[in-house]
Amino acid sequence: MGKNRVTIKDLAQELNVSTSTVSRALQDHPALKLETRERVKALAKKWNYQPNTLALDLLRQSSKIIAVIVPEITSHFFSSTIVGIQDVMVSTEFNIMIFISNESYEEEARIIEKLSKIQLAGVLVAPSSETKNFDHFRSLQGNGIPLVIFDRDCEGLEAHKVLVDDYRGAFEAVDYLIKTGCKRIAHITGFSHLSTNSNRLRGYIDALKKNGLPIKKEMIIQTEGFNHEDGIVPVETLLKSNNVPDAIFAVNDRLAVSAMRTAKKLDFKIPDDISIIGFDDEPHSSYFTPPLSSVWQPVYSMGMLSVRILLQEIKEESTQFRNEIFKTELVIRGTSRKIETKKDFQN
Amino acid sequence: MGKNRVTIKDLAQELNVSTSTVSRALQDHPALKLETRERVKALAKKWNYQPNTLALDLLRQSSKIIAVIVPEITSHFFSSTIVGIQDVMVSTEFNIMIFISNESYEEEARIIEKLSKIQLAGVLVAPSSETKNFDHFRSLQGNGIPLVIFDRDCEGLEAHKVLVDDYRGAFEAVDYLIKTGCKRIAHITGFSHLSTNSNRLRGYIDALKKNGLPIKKEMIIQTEGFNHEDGIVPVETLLKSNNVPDAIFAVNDRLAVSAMRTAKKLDFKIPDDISIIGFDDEPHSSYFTPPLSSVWQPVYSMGMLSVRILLQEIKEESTQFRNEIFKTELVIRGTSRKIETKKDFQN
DNA sequence: TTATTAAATGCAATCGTTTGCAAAGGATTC
DNA sequence: GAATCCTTTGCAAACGATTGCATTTAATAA
Repeated sequence: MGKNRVTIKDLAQELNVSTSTVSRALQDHPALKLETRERVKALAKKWNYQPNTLALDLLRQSSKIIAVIVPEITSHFFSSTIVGIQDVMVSTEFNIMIFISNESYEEEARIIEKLSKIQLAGVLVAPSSETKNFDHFRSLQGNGIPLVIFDRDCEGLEAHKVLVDDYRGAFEAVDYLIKTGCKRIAHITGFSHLSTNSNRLRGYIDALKKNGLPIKKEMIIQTEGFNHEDGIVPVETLLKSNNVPDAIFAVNDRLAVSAMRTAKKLDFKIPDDISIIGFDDEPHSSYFTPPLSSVWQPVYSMGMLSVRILLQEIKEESTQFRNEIFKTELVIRGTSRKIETKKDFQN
Repeated sequence: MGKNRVTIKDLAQELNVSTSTVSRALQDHPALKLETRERVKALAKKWNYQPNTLALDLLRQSSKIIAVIVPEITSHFFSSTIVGIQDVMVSTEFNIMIFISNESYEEEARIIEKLSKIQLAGVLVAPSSETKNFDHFRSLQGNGIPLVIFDRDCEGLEAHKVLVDDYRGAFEAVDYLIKTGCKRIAHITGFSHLSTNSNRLRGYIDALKKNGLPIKKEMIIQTEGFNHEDGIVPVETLLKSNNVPDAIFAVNDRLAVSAMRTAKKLDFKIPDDISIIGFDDEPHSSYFTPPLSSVWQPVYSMGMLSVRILLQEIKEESTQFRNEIFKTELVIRGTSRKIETKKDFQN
């Protein structure tokens, strides 16, 4: 590969100078005669000299590579984050390497193990849903590799974190449902140790509390994953029980869509019989019938900020860990009713 | 970063041997006394020695990095391809670097320019929709960097290619529509120089021809992009014209959904008044009402094969370029009618 | 005892670049 | 003419590993 790449030596030989001179000339070192600098630069350009990154990296003991570990990549959420990250990267000398943990702690640990063999500039990670132990992250930090955690919190881990205000997002959604007259609101949630899930659950509960509604265990249904399929049976069971809700707040859009579908199948009218609100606001959500109401998250910005913080940390080791929290936005579409009177906004 | 990493020198010093001995011991070189090998390996393990990739890469003049360039990453199509690629990678010593061209030729060229400064093992690329000139790919090849093109063909470029039989996929879809009784089938297409588009268009035309149906210009509508929004106006215009189709075959799912939505808005019954078939079979397509019929592509497998071919090429330069073509599969759901009689299958 | 051979290890170059320090050369000063 | 001082350039080490060849050491044969 690149067999006949031009090296600094080739240039030196041709110009009858030492490699040091060439190196300095290319850096415009003031100690060099202007004419020498020009001569070297001219030839370098003519011969299309490209410095060898590998050699430089070895010298500096660090590559210009940032690893990004995400639980998955096929959802809009993480793919958009990556776009945000990448969009910041293009204008830098850094590049990103992508790793997918598949929501598996084991895989995540394996990836980090693999990473520790490579010389990296930094690591960006959205922990897997199984991750409860953070020693692998700590070991990374112990090796002096800058780390930023995003989307999912790791409670107890000291690190830069870029998160979303899931609590607030959930609270607002449920509060909205109540304002439209819903009284029996169910919540579809997932693994409870995942910060995003538990925070949304807390938001749900607090919104009920604030409005004086009872919190019922049977209205909180746990799923085994994040996908459409994971929601079907639990929702069907719920809707066929004698505990029929008049609204469902789902922990993400996929489960919301799953709920929507089940509700339709069982002849519920949406949003008249049952309101539905999701979380994530995936782009195609607005194309369902009716269009899905959802909680939008600034994924793109989150990706951008995460990598900016990481780059900052790489440049100059900071003493203080940053903890950034993005605001969500409730997007009301067709699966939820409108708030009837202006008065309801008060209180 | 990794300040106190253990090097081969540290081991050598501690054991009072030369670095060559350590190096050989770790490789189980037979010239070394067994006892020496054991001693070295034991200390290496004890001290958690990790070979320095950068040093090795410099020596070998090539990193273990494969660059993947995709037009975008938020669609199911490309994100799944990346999963396929990544799933092959995990068991190798290679890693992938992701680059997004944003469907822009300029950006793609810029990325390749950037890549040429890095020492890479190989490149995997799905060309942007704007790419008509392939000199940047050729220059890469000229530098001896193995290259595999996937999904979108580059006619005239000599390279390994992994594609999908878009022609056949489109042909089957349209042929199916005709078999269900549709006679005025419209096609929503995109940029004509993109192989996937032009091949699907050809499939559409040939299916009409084969069935003795007229090819009408006004039934072939061109869009300016791949997204929902790009389809709305053209479809609305078509459906309001006095040239109303009884079926629409869209070049991808997003445009199909867009067509679906417009049709519904204009009170067309799907599939009774109008059938719709998409292309890609994105996972949420089955969650629309009615569920979208579509042409499924083996994206995951395509990713896997592409990278396998690349790895093969990296290992041993082959003389022959491979040209692999995957078969699609027509998935019939609710937006198209069923074939009425068994007889229609004949002919 | 000496020569010969085999086994085990070390030396030093190499990959491409940077950079502290030394040195050469020319000009200036006394 | 010698001492001094810039200006400009080169030497060589360093980054961490590998590897062909030389060398040491020990063992065997003559």
